[in-house]
Parts: sequence; structure tokens; C-alpha cells
Amino acid sequence: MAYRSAMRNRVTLADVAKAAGVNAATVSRSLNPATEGQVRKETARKIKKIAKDLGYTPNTVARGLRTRKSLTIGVVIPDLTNPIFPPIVRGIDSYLLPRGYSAMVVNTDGNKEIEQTLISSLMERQVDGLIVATGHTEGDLLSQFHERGVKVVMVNRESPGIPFPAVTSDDGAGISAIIEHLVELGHTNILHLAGPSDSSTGLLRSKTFSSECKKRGLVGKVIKNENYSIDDGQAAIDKILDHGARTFTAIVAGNDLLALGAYHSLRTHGLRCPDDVSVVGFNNMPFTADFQPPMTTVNAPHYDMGVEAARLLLSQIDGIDSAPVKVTLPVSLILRGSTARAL
Amino acid sequence: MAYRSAMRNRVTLADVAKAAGVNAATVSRSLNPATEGQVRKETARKIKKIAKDLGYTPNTVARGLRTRKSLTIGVVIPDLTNPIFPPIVRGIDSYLLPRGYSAMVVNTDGNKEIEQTLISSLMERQVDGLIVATGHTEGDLLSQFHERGVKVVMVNRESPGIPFPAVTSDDGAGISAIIEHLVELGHTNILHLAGPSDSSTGLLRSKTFSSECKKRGLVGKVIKNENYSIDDGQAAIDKILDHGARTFTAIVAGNDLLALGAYHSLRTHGLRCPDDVSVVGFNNMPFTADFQPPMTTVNAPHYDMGVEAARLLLSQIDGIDSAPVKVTLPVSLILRGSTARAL
DNA sequence: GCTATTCGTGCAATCGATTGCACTTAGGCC
DNA sequence: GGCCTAAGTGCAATCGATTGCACGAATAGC
Repeated sequence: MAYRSAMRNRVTLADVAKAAGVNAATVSRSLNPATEGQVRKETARKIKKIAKDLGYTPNTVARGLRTRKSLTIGVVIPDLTNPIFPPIVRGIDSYLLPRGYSAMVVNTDGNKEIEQTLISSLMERQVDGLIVATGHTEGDLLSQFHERGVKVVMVNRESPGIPFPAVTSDDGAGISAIIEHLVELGHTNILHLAGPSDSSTGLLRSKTFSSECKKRGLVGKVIKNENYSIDDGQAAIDKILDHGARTFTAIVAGNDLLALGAYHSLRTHGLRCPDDVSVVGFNNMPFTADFQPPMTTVNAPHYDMGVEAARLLLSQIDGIDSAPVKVTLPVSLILRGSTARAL
Repeated sequence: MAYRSAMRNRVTLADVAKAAGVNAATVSRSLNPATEGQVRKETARKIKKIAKDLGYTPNTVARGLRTRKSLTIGVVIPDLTNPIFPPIVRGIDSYLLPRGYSAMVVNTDGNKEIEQTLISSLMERQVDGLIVATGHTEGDLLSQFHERGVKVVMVNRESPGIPFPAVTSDDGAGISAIIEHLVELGHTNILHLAGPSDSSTGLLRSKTFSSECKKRGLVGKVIKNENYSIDDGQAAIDKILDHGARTFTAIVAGNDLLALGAYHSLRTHGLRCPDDVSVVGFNNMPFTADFQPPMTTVNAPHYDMGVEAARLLLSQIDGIDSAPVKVTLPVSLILRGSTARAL
């Protein structure tokens, strides 16, 4: 007997029912706050005690099968090791957990096929909804989901064309603040190290950059990168510094990683930041203040974006919000040591 | 009809069976590689085609209920925003995904109650096993699991007293290498900024530190910290530098975060690293090379530790390994700019 | 040519919880 | 005191897939 209980941890509703001398239905109703009222107080109390004594724990899988709710939501991100995502995930978690939901996080590495596979796997697991932070999702899958009525919220990226709710930071305002700051420092020739153009953030930031430069009569060149990575940023600046003369005095990077790549390139080319070239990042990811030099960047409220995305998703699932809301969270320019007056 | 299919994405085994004019059992067998042989080739082929045409996707929840396997494993970590954990999680994922498993990651923030709640929630979700990276788990819960036969693997921490398989880095060797390096640089008075003593890593590292110092006849003082955090590290060094004279010429931190805290404290006290004080971290977390100065630290193979932990867990689940294996992965000292010859 | 296998498939139970419906028992009402 | 209503439980179906068992047909063996 002891052996049996050691092997088979499972105590089911039926076990509790038998012990209490009632039907499993009554146990179910007693243990569910929403239906507890249907059971006589005295009975409910007794059942709860027995359930506790027996160490009953509900089987969420069985419940989910019946109720068609898994209380699980899928979170699709490119790469957890990119420091902006952990805060988003934790923000999501912080909203979900107290409400009985759990998150299942998957990494796509920006690969569309992997993404399709992972999303399918999440759907097979009957997730109640999806929070998607990947850029490469113009295609088939998400639009299919929209048709099928799958609940999706975008975070940090917008869905191109598909009217899903989305939570983003105010990238336009961020870029404008950066340009304003650089102009005040006397910069007139600025390079934009743009993020991938198939991500909404990359696109919006570079568009804003161009229009701001035009508006202010600045020389604003844009270089596109494949990925938001240190390597891409470094390679892009390397390419410029290796051949021909540098004309820009400041670099506006699409994100902090690209900016860090710029740091590396400048250093290997004997250029000092900010003395020779000013560099500005975007996101204010962890540790940017500890870089050499401390990085001037735009703070995006990633944790809050996660919270907001989770909130939007649950209200969609509960059928409260049906309109595809777009939430834009404010950003702020963080002045540190990587920008200086133009020579 | 179109509306119905739009609303109810679900195509079940029964739907496929009806379309194919066979019993659901036959469809099930056809679609499962392991049982496909039981079905006539021709029939299986036809069924597969119909399943594909109808867009059938298996319901993992229903399957799990019947087979008592969720193909999901729980990953318990303190805090995803601590940069050492994302690589571990990705390592776990990389091993799990190709084998049909998914990971469900939860953050405990080092809080024991939260941990209990989250682990219970994971168990209710019928996870097939647990990978645990939290330190505060001496107690009740995990030992209960051991009795109940729940599959658990520890990663980055060892379970105190409970014989679960564990994957760790060779912290002892790492500390020894650090001391060796500092001795070569002429340091004889070294401070150890130790991690929490209720974590196996914190304990092992500080023990090794003390024994190495004794063995080599060095002055080695140890200061304990509550958490592996920047703030704790900074506060600890602040406390020393604020009152009284500093005697040490080098700091060996329990991890990179504590080391970074030391950086901050030294800077605010007008001390230069490494000129006045050498600092060594532990873990080689991302971006340590970009700190000012670039941090000398010990590289721990976090990604590989994740892979190994997942491997151990699955082999336990499959009943292959039953002995509680301890795997220790090698580390290496990464010399950068935060250590210099003692004055 | 007749029994003994083997093969292919269907039937029905099962996993654990939820829930619509029916039934019993009380209590309220006139 | 008889009838009606409501409260409290039980019964049984259900969610979707898996699987032991049984049955009929086809093949093999002698």
C-alpha cells in the first residue's frame, strides 16, 4: 500500500469521492469555487478536508480536455538570450500567473520554418492564445490563425497587415528624441545602423530616422542589417571604415546590440567613442550602463510591454476586448557617455 | 459550413475516421509511426492523405490524458533576467524539442513559497519531469518528489542531501585557477565576495576559496551575500570601503553580477580596477567582455549544462539511467582586463 | 480441402474532470 | 394535510486519443 502510494502519486476525484462516500460530481462541485454554492455547506467542508488529507491535486490535463481550456498560453520570441526578451517574458508571467495561466516560451531564432513548427506544437498543446514577438511572421500561419479565431497578441513587433492587437514602444518618439539630442550636440551627418526591414520595429525606426533627417536638413544615411546582432553591427561599420572616408560623426543604431557592434568596430579602427564618433542605442537593455563608454540609449519598458500584452490577450480570451487594440508605451532617452559634441 | 470551420478549427480523429470510412482506432494507428505497421499500407496511406487534407492536428492534451505523458517538462529557475539562465534554458530546449518535448519555464525569484506554488502548478499540469536550477530547495517539496518517484534533475546547483542527478560546472577548478592567476600577479591578500551560502555553488566556491588560500598561505577573507546580485556586491564592498582601511588587493566574486557590483563600488570610491584592485567574476555571462574594464572571469558552459540536464532527465524518464549521476562540466579562466599585478 | 495462423480492423473501455439533466427529499404555502 | 418549488446529489455523457481484445477474412501448412 505504501508502495502503491509511492509509485502512484495520483489521487483522483474518484478517490476523494469514494473516501467521502459521495459522487465524483459532488467533489468536483465542492472544490470549484464557482460551483461550490450548489453543494450543501456541510458536505463541501467535509469533502475539502478529505481532499486535503488525501493530497488531492487536480489534473489540469483532464480538466482542459473537458473544458477546452488549457490555461496555458504560448509565447513566441526569437531568442531568449537577447536581453530584451527576459523582461518581456517576466512581465507576461507576472500577469498570467496570478490568474492561473502559465506561459510556454519558444525560441524561433528568427527562422520561419522553426517558427511554424513551434507554433504548431503550441497549438497541438491547445494553448488558449499566443503572444508573438517575432518579426518574420508576415506569412501564412498568423493570417490563418486570424481566420480561425485563434487569439494572438503581438508584442514589440506589429503584425504586418493582420489586425491583431499589438503592444509596442513609441519608437518614433524615441528616434526623434535621439535626433534632437544629436542635433543639439552639433551633429549634421548621421548614420543609421538599421535593424532588419522585415521587422516592424526596424522599419519604423528607420523611416522615422529618414523623415527626421529630411525635416531638419541633416545628412542621414541608412545601412540595413540582416539581424539585430552585435556581429551584424560590427560588420556593417567595419565595411564603411575599411573602404573610404567616414563622413558621419554619429551613429544611431537600431538597437543596443547593433550599437555594441559599432563600439567594437570603432575600437578596432582606432576611433574613440564618443570623442570621434557618437553612438546611440535603442532599448536600454541590461548592462548598457556598464559598457565602455556607458551607452546613451532609449529606454523601452519591456517588462510593462509584457504585462500589457498578457492583459490584452486574456481580455481577448475572456471575450471582453474584441477590437484590435494597439497599445504604444512611452519611451525615454537615457543620456550616458556615448554621445558628445561633434568636432 | 465555412463559418463552422472558421469557428471550430478542431478536426478530430473521429472526423478523419468518418471521412475515410474507417474507425478512429485505425486512424490513430495509421498516424502513429510506432503502430503504423498494424495497418494495411494502402489504408494507412489513404488515411494520412485525408488527415492532411482535412488539416488534422493531434490534440496533445487528450493524448496525454490517455498515455499519462504530457511531453512537457518543467524548468524551475530563479530569474530569467539573470543572464546565465537564458543559455541554460536554450540548451535544455535544444535537446528537448527534437524529441517532441516542450519546456515550461517558471521563475521563483528565490522565494521558497513562490517556488512551491509554481512547482505544484507544474505537477498539476502533469509535467513528465523537472529541471531545477534554484538553490532554496533543501526542504520538503523536492524530497517528497524523490519519494514519489518524480523525475528531477538539478542544474547549476546540487540538491542538498537528495540524490537527484545534477549537472554543474567545475567550480572548484575555476576558483583554483583564479587564485593561481592572482598569485602569479603577486596578490597575497584577497577578498572573496561570496554568493549565498544556501546555494551549492556559493558554498562550494567559498569553501574552495578558503582552502586554497590556506594551502598557499594567503590572507583570504570571505564576505557573504544574500543574493547573487549587483546590488549586494556593491553594498558589500561599499561597507568595507566606507569604514576602515582596505587591505586586500584583489576581489574574487562569487559570480559576475557580484563582480560588477564591486566595479561600481570601487568606482564610486575613486579606486581604479585593475590598477588599484583586481576583480575576478565567475560565469562569463554575456557582455562581461564589454564592461569597463573587460572582466576577467571563469567561463561556465551554461548552454551545455542545459543540454546535459535535459539529456539526463529524458534518460531517467525513459528508465535508462536510474543511478543519480553527477555530471561536472569543465570551466576555463578567461583573462581580460580586470586583473593586474599587485602594487 | 480443411484446420491453424496471421493480418487488418472494429468495438468499447479508459484516462480524470466537468456538467446537463433527472431524481429525491425538504420545506413553504394555502 | 396535500401540492409546489427549490435545494442537494447522483447518473451518465462528454472531451479526443489510445489500446486490449475480439472477430472476420485471408493465407499458410499438411
